[in-house]
Amino acid sequence: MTVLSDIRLPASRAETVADALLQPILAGAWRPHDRLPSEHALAETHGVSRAVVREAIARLKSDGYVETRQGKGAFVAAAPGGNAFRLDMAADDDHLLELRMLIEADCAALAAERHTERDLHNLRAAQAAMRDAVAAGGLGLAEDIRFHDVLAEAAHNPALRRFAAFVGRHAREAMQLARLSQLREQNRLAEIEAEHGAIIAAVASRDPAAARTAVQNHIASGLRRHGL
Amino acid sequence: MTVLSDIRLPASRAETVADALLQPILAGAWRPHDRLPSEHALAETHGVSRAVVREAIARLKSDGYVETRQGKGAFVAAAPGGNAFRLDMAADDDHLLELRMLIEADCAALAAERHTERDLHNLRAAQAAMRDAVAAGGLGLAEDIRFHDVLAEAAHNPALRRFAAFVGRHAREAMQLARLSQLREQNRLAEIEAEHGAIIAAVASRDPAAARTAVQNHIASGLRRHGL
DNA sequence: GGGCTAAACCTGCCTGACAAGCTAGACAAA
DNA sequence: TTTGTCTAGCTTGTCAGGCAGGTTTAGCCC
Repeated sequence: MTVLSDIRLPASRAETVADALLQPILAGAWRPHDRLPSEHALAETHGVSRAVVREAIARLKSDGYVETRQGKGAFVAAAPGGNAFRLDMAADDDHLLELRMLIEADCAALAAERHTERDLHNLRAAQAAMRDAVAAGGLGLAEDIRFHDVLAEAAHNPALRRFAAFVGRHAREAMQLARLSQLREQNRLAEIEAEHGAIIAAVASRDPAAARTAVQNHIASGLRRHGL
Repeated sequence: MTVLSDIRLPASRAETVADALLQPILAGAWRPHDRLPSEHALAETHGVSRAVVREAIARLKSDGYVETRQGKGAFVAAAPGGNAFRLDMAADDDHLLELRMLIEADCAALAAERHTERDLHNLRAAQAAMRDAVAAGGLGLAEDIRFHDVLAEAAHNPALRRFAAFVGRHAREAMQLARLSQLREQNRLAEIEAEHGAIIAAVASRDPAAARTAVQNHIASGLRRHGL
């Protein structure tokens, strides 16, 4: 299942062309408002059909790297890449994990200020669910993800919550969650639960600084658990 | 120039189809690993050609919402939207601006801990450039953007810096920068410079908490200046 | 020179076709 | 009946050619 998704599929021709077009934009060789070669010319130089070129340009367009105007051509956007933020390219693991720690700390600090009774209830329920999952012999991975999402929800900022989920997913991938199976033997799942409890306590006491610290401690411990 | 980019272009058919396909995915009506209708069927139901459907699916693919496999079909991705983070959809302005404040505060706090002499020099140079631009009768908009980017650079986390620039651009759009022209009359550009100076001082004294506060004060003042 | 027109580009979109991967059912063999 | 093979029919990936509509440009006429 997950193994299959790790296999690097051979990039389609459209992706190949898209990357080839993206490179000079990122490198600055093609500057904003510069005109790209015509679809016909690109098809010829890359040895593909126009349909493939159009698909490649469609991808760059949706990411905000290029803009097209009928009859005029395709142009490098004024603010290249302004539509979408990606972490898959040139994202150092250390920096990614630090970004996650910052975001989650922000979530916790806001949650400490704004949480409702319902938020607290959800946090405790999420922690209980993880405890049950571990007791049942599982790793509680889904429940851990759920806990962090509930924490982000308590910050009452949907944009922040969405980004926390986005960064969290990438961070977990970077940490190679397969190694989580080691955790059980080392009996460290209790540690995680204690740290989650500390976060809940800080949030419940409406102490932003303490909540921030509790999250930093939790994620730093997580990195240590994974030997990072 | 900038006015033109404000005009809402009529969405292309490919975009229309892409949005139509995205909706049930975001709403959860189509769950991960569900199979989408075939390109032929989608073309028929939406009254477009297969090429348009392919362009729409290409966009969803690059954002990580769907995955396709030759001979099998197109499927909702295991983690929909995992490739790209977007702010243009369903992003409340208030939440967006708060997100920006959090990120920039994180940048300042890290900068306070990690900045080099060169970073400090760059910060002061950026502030001086803005002062010069204002003295020359301009608004110093580009210089302001540059100042905030230099601050993010001083945090020494490229992923964080890229995201700060991403959020900053969207936040500035949300603030309707056209209104910046009012600033000059109100002689509030001096305020901005003073606030930038406070940030530099906090960073230079290696005080993360003070740097965080200075940024929060700066951005909150900016919102006030824009009547938000 | 100034204004108009037509030709030559460009992107947006369509049609029809073939190649390659995959699936299910028919069908023959044990 | 069970097993193995094969084929027909689906899917996506790619190609070629064409038309419609917008834009530029060069040439022509006044």
